[in-house]
Amino acid sequence: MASQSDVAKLANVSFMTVSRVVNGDPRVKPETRERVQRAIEELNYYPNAIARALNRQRAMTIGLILQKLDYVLSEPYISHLIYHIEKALIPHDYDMLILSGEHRNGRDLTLLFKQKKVDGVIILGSQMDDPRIAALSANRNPSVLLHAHSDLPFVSCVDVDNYSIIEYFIDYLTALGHRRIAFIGGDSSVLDAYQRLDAYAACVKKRCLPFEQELVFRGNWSSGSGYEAFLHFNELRPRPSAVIASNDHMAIGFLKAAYEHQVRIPEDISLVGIDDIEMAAFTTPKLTTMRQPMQTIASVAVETLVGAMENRDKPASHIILQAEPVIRDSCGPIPKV
Amino acid sequence: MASQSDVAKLANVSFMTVSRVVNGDPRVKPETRERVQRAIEELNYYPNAIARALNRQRAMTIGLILQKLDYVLSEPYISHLIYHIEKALIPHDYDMLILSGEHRNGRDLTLLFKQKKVDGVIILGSQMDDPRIAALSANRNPSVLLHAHSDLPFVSCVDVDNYSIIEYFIDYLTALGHRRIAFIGGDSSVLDAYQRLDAYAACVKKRCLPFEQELVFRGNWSSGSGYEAFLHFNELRPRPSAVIASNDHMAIGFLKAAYEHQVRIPEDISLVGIDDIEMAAFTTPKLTTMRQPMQTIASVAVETLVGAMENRDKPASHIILQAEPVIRDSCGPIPKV
DNA sequence: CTGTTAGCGCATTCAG
DNA sequence: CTGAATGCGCTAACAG
Repeated sequence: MASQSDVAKLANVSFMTVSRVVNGDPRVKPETRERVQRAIEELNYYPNAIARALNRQRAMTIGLILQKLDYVLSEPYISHLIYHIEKALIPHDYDMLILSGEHRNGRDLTLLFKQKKVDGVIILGSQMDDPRIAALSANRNPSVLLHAHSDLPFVSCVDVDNYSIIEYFIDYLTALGHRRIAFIGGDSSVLDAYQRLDAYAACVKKRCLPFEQELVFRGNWSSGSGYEAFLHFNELRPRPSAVIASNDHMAIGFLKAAYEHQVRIPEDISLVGIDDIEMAAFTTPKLTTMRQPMQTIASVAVETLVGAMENRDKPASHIILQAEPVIRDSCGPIPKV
Repeated sequence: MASQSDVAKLANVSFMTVSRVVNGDPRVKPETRERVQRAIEELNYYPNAIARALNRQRAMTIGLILQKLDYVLSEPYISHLIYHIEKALIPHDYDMLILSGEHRNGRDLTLLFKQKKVDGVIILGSQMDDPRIAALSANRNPSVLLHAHSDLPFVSCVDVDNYSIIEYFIDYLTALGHRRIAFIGGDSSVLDAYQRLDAYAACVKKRCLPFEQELVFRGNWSSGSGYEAFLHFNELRPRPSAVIASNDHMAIGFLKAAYEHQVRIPEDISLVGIDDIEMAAFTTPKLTTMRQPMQTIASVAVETLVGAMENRDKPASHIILQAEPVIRDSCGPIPKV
């Protein structure tokens, strides 16, 4: 495998000149540059990323931490988000390591930095009050939380405005006449899930709608838990006339259960989801939901992280993006009893 | 950030001794070892993975190449497979870079090796006759193809026995009385899709079942294409009485379309999928399918790759695993007309 | 059992 | 404009 010295010999220059050519240093005589270029091509030379990383003290790699790899990866929303993250990293020339939060280095994320494996991390779906996040901040390791929040000084966050999402739907559903509005929460250890639930409670109270424990079902983001939510709500008397699911996946599970139990959506129960995953447009009825600005979330997260990696002392930024309602066919006026 | 020399100073030894302690070299006096250990902990020292990689000429990183990141990642089957791959890598202490086949280095995968970024790659869903694969073999870059096949000397493959899968279903369906058995193919540029189609054609001919162009719908693995497949088959006269979908995702799309068009499964049409994704147990009716030995596929792929990385001259191995039928409720006897 | 020397491939610094 | 020296942090090979 050819190194700079090999190229240098062939081109009759010092390896330093080769280095300059490779890095586009302008102060190389065009003639020399061309000679070097030819040697590079002839030897099929490519810079050794590891040697470069050692020298520059930058791995040019970021870590994408997923708490529960198996589970989280199968969320269509997450997988698309990852796609956009990877894409956004390319112009910055960073690579992306996928790490399961539970597995390797499950205890201490700062290890990744101490070992110099990554220059920064993006964390998806972190638990609330995860002590590992605090450790990252304490070490000033560039970190961005996605769909989560933290007040730590060196941990940035990118999230959607969960309060507005819920508020929008509460308004929308009350405008249709609904008052008994139920809620399916996500995995409650995750902040996003918590915020949505919190927003639900706040909005419901603010509008003096019935707020009861049994109107809240604690799911875990999976369609299976949406299915169970239906079973639970279907037993209530009076039954809720509308349901807000914390993500589309659960809404789809709910839809399925409703179908199996001959409960019509939206005639009997109105239903909304959050995310606008691809499948939301293909359910029966088509799902009314809230489109997350995935691509923006991904690019903002990457830009924020790159900024933090290039300037370690930059204080954390907290960016809240707005979601956009997508009204389809899963909501209707409150049924006349 | 502490280095070996820092530790060495504190422990009053040479950095070489520190290196030995870190690497568990037995020939260090226990007393000295302990002193070094304490210094390591006091300074919170961790070996620099990059320096180590440069020296050992091994990045301890593999690349997972996904042809179409956005699309492929959202396949539940794939995301679980990735989970298992990550898990299988941990005991070997390798990290995993996720790379989109289309993006970065889209043209030349050997670049990843020339740059020393990875020691090996696992390629998921490669196109058939992808020239990049040939280049990998020519350079003897350790590579494993998953759900694909190649006869190249230095490219190993791990796949399921597609022929047996199809044959099983053909037998199963003919035993139920079906003769007009239709087929929904996957993205035909992918070898797995091609093999399944090929197996379908071979089995159908062998059993003298009707084989017509219109009984084959070329999908692309997505549930949307399964939906379209239904639309297509539903127009045929006579309509096929059974359908084999090349994956569960398409089968689910088919199911949905059938429901919307008041065609009953399995009363009117029998349907089978392949993969046994989680959702297959939750559809209405529950989907009869073929369970892929995901975990085995992942671990075999990892072991194969690790073997190839540790012995570059090892010839490629071609491993074919068997899938296991999961009979649920989506098939029935041929309807009496 | 421990230390010295050398070098992995590159880029920064300073000379020419 | 180009080259020589130096070091990033670590380990392999050889000395002691």
